[in-house]
Amino acid sequence: MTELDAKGISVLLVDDHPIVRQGYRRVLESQGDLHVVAEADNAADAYAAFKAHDPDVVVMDISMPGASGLEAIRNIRARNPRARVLVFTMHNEAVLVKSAFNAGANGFVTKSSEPSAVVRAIRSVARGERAMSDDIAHVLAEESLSPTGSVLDQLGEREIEILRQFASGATTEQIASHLNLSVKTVQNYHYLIKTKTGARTDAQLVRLAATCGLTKI
Amino acid sequence: MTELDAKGISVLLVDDHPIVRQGYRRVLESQGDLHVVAEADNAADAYAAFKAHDPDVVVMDISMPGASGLEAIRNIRARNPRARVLVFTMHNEAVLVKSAFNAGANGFVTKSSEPSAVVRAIRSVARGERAMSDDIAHVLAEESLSPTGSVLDQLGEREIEILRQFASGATTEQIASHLNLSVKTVQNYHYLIKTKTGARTDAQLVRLAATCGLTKI
DNA sequence: AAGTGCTTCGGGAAATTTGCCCGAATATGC
DNA sequence: GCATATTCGGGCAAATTTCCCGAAGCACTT
Repeated sequence: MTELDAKGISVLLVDDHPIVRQGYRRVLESQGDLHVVAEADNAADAYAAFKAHDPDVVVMDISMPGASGLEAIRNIRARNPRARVLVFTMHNEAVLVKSAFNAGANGFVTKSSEPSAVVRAIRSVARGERAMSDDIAHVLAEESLSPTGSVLDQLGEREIEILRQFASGATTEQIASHLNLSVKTVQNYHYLIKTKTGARTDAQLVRLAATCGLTKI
Repeated sequence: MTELDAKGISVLLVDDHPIVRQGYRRVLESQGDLHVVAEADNAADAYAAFKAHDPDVVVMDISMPGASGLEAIRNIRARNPRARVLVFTMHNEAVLVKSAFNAGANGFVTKSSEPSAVVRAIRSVARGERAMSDDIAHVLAEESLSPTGSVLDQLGEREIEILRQFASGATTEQIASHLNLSVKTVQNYHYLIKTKTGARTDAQLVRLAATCGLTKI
């Protein structure tokens, strides 16, 4: 392994878009020390390719059709704890970032990042360090200022129930009727939930509820 | 222009992800006859770059933060009807494809396409032909066969675009700014969309947009 | 037993949005 | 040329949201 490191860093590329993979490959290969030893376009193939090639770093987009990229990360880290996984995606939601790190990711950079920053991140995780792009750091920093973990942890039981019903399409009157509350109280909860979660619009609230599994769409 | 064509095809790359742009650039440049003369990461810059470089083909992702890519297509085609625009995005919803062609796009390929297919599409639109990737053709074919009108069929293009942005979490002010409309107009559209679709709450609107594939959650 | 903190429940008032009317400019179709 | 659909916004009353506030019930601590 140390010999391999001396010769460079082997990379497994995982992304569901062929041309994006090809783009990565060219960018990374042009660095000299980075070698793409395999590619995959889904979570299952990613794990198979990892077992076959045992790369130093897995660079993967976790928003792929089919199985979850997070599951792939867990599998990879479970098989070889010395494996390094750098998540590379367009999403920048705090919950997703935390999920990725909890799943065992070593780094998280967004596709908005400069290629140089991505390359730097690959070298960082290869050295065993944690890496993340500036925008991700900002998102997490903001999040950390609210003393809670998951977005839902900061909500009380009543608030969660109201959020669930609201995100499922219920009107304020219906919720009030269901829970035997005054319309005014439901409105107040609605507002409270928005401020607590930081959602600016009802649409963001629905998306939040959906990503937290509170409601299915 | 014929001389230029003989020497190759000049391309303006528009995508909000730097590394993706760099990837395209390398893939296209490796073809020999394709030359990336400029890049842009948003709709406004795209139009400016088009005016400055007058490229043969504009390859653009229409899902960018800020102003609509569709608007950029309209502007570009309005300025120079001989311009060719190839939309290159990860979305594959029939409505979006139709909107793009109505806006003046000459081609539409998804990022799931093989790089070779993308290159072929660029050459096609450069020759003035219409181009689309196989998956897009299938989506449109399916659409034309299904007698059941989607809920979205009763909405105009503008309404769909506003619904998409709204369901994606944009505020009324942001949408108005993106599309250069007055806040009042966006509010009116919002109301119109609700009545046309029968949605009673914003949450139902978001769910509708999601089930129609207008937005991902 | 009193204090602290949290959740739950609502009132009040200003700001904003909704709901629904309208007219006008511009395609688009026949 | 005429009808029709789409796009764009003004106006205005009604409704809702926003943001403040207090209070009651509970659990947990010292």
